[in-house]
Amino acid sequence: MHRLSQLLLPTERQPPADAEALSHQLMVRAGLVRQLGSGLWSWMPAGWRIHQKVVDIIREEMDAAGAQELSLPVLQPRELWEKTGRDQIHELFKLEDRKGSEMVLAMTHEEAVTTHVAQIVKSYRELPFTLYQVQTKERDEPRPRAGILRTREFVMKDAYSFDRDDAGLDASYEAQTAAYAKIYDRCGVRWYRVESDVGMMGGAGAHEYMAPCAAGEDDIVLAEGYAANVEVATTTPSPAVVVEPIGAPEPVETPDAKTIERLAELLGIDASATMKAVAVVGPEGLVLVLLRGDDTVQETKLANALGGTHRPATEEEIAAAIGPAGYLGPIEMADPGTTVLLDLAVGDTEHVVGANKAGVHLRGVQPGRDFQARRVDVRAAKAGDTVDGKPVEIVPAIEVGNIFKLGTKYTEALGATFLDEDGKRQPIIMGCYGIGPARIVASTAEQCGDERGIAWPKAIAPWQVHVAGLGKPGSPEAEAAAKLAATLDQAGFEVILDDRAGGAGEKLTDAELLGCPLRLVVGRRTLERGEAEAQRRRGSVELDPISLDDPVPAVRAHLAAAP
RNA sequence: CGGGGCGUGGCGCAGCCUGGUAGCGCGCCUGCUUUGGGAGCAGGAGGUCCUCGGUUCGAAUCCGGGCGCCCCGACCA
Repeated sequence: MHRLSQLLLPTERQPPADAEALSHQLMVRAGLVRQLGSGLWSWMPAGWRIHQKVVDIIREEMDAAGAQELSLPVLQPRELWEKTGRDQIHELFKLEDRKGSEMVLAMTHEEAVTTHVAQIVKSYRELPFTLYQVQTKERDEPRPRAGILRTREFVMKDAYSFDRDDAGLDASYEAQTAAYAKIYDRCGVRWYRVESDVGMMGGAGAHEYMAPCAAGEDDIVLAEGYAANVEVATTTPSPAVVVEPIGAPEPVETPDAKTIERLAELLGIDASATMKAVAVVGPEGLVLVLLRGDDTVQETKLANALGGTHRPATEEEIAAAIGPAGYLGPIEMADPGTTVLLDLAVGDTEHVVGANKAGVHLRGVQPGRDFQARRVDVRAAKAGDTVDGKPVEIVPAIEVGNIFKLGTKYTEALGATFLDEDGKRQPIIMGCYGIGPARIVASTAEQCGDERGIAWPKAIAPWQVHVAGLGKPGSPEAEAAAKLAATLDQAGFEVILDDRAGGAGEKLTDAELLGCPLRLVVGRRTLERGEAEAQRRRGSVELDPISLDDPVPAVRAHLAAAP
């Protein structure tokens, strides 16, 4: 049993001035975390209990999935990272030891774990296996934000699977997938598994686990039976409002119509009857991207279509290759050889598009007939789209985990190979699987927070039962509360007892801030009836009072019914 | 990296424009009263005003450099 009179629980009536996100405000107010520097957070005792409960759940499910826990150094020789090329990552903390040796602080542990596997594994007989660690990771984030949500130092569970072939990797990936579902469900956080961008690592597949919440940094696209990061989401746009065909391109004067809105207004047509032209410079030079007028570019999808990162073209570059900014189009470009990409959502019907002359657009322009272009999927999904006829919703979410089929990127770079049955040397096939416990805590706080505090799910609440005696220390109420707490403690419940001298309001408010699922209050009135008042924190539901003579069965029932 | 904001007691803030005794609410300590929604009275402690330099008789306040923190965007293997 823990006593509030002895617990370092620095609750605050007001949130810190610089806290914006709900989870940031509430977790500081509830005395769970304190900031030490930008992106550097300490966990106070109650907060650490929550964090460790999440870690315990992760550990149980990892073990159940057959993964083996180990520990690896956070401080590592830079040389390892040079082998994989990851020493160039800006977020990597780099430093020297006293001898001048180049070191790094690990942001993940692929290099370290793969190095050992390379040293140890010789034969296919030793495969497959999955290792994991729950350790501090360091990242020199350009912008830490939202309290505990994006920090420079954080604990991460990282698992690494090692298989002899792709089928083995698929099996390991599936085992982790199953474990992840159990972990998030057990923690009580709302989550989605979404398709994610494999990015420059070009792996065979990747999924992110996203917890929807207001402070989320990513947007996810949801429809019945569908969930994807907007960075990869492919949805069906609402039908375009087409105009009467006129058979061939024809100039139309459009002074001062440099935006789609102005253009559509001027011509009295829907934005979807126009084409939006965006000029970017990618790995292979300047490219003109055409989308439906009411769509916008999704930068990650475009980067994938271009095969590398890109930047907006300058006005000079645009003028040299295409035409005057604001009136760009695929016909009569200054350099007719300019690559033109056409988004899949643009129909093979006539559209209005820039004429590459200031103040002039062309109407009646039809893809395929009037110009040629490579079809790509680069539009951003948006509300109003559908997937298989089901309307989509786009919500902010925070990434609480990811799984990735790495393949042989690390094993080849670090020489992790094995001899197969034929005595042939093969690279080990690898997968990696990360979870950020602090983000599970923070996103749960976002999802379960209200104006009074955080209604923690019972699986990760710092304590299960919060017993508050309302009288001052030594009073009959306080004595009865202490006895109740001791009884429940002996029955195996996790109990926090408010035995402080404070007033009733203070105790009740702190109980709501801390947010344990079941609150039992012993006051003068309830004590006269031999009872403690019971309230479920989630939803502030009043429950049947607990008998002080035989409290255990009712407490067990109340807790069983709590989320 | 671009843009914006902030730094005054543990927390939240005022004071700065127009230089001259460092202030308010909450919290904290002592005593008495109070005890079902952050209580009352009385007394008290606690601040190099982020830092360094400049201007001035005098700087929290004006000027310059630096550091720190937050927010928006970019970035996020």
